[in-house]
Amino acid sequence: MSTGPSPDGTVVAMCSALADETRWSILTALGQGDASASALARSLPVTRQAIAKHLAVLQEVGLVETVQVGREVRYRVIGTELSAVARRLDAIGTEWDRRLAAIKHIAESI
Amino acid sequence: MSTGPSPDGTVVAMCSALADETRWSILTALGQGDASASALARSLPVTRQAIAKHLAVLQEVGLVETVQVGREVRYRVIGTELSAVARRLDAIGTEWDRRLAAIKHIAESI
DNA sequence: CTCTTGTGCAACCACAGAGTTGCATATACT
DNA sequence: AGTATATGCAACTCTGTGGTTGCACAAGAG
Repeated sequence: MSTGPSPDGTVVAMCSALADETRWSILTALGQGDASASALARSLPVTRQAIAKHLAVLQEVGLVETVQVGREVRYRVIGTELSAVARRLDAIGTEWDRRLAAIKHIAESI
Repeated sequence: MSTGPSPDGTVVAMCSALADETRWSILTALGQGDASASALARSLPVTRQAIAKHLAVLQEVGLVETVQVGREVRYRVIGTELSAVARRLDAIGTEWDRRLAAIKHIAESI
């Protein structure tokens, strides 16, 4: 039996990026369509600069990519990385439950 | 077309709990078998009190449960909640990529 | 009974980061 | 040209929290 999948820095960084309400607000807003930092600032209760910082960390973990449109920088949500991390987390959770089931099985066999 | 799945506080809390290296160390250690806070403190480079706090937040989001064994409190990893959140994240990521694919499709049709 | 070990609680410190204001710069629009 | 809007960078504040030490208490182990 393996010791199970182990998370690397990517998972922690991704979870860290997803551990903020404002960042989720930004992501869901971008889910409606690409938008610039300034545009997001108009529909969210925080400063454009704050949003810019959030977009930077989102881009860092690959949740977002930029598209130049004239003088403005549009941001676009990318699901690939999120799904990849999600599958790894699911695998970890499944592993834990398998272990737990094994323990319960042993307990019942006594 | 729906606006897509939206995260509630559970997802944020779970991600917040998973956004710490030390907490992952604890989780992987518990993946080897149940252990008390004191036992974990012996194999990790942090204080027992620090570990106790971490275990509290892990228990808060349902990643861990306690089992009384004599005078000591053993902690056990639970995968159910983690897998549940993981599936929701995967769904969100998939939705984003579907949207992106649709956009690309439109762009190519012009 | 005594000693040891496991927990719990509280105060305190230090750093990360979420958010702000302010300014400088560049690029559209009229 | 001149104005307005989008972006970038820097400094500053302030709260959250990871980590510590210290003490008090409970309950096995001898």
